[in-house]
Amino acid sequence: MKNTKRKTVKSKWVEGTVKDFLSLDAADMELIETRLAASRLLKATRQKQKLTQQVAALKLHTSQSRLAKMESGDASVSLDLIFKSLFSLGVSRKKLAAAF
Amino acid sequence: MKNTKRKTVKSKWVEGTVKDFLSLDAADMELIETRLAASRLLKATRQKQKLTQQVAALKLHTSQSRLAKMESGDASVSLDLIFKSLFSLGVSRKKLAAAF
DNA sequence: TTGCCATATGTCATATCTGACATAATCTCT
DNA sequence: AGAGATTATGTCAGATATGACATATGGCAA
Repeated sequence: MKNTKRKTVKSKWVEGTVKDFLSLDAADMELIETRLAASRLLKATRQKQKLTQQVAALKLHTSQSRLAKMESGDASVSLDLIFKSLFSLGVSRKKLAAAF
Repeated sequence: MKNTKRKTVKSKWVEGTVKDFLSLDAADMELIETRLAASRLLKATRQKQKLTQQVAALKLHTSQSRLAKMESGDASVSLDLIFKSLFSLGVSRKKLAAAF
């Protein structure tokens, strides 16, 4: 994601540009919140199953360190990975959707 | 995602292994279905707004070709990108969750 | 305190995703 | 039918995510 910043000079052009910019920003926020919601659900699910990150990581074919990053909503982990991990731990799409 | 295949020989060990394998497979399926659901919503949303892929791609700061791939649920696009695009087009998390 | 276990953080080589481009296929008119 | 618009597919260099590892920090019992 580049997010090239554009200078504002003229009225109409400005409005459109700023609006688009803000709109994108809002989208970023929503994405981040979504990631955090999924992260929290992942952590809660693992804890409910009494698994350590180490053990859960084995089930998920990943490492303890990455799972820690997943659960903390670290920006370096994709939604794909978090979602897949949730599904691997048995969370249904319905339940995941409810966590949004 | 590697998905190392393991041969099955002994009973107990087998059961666990196969189960894990199937479980992972199911997780993959769920992820794919989630991706497809989001893809369909993206396409529907764009069409409802009477935008061509070309124009929508501009708003999303991407290219027509990638948007086409997003809308077709192509495996080469991440959930992150599809979700972010949905949010950028104004879809709420609630509405997105409902599409699951 | 110490020791032990769980979780968090930093880094790196490799794998995967990204936007852009070209071009092909499909649709919508006349 | 053909032309123009829209959408789909293939490819690639650069960007980002991945698993693994080392190491740091946090808890908690003795």
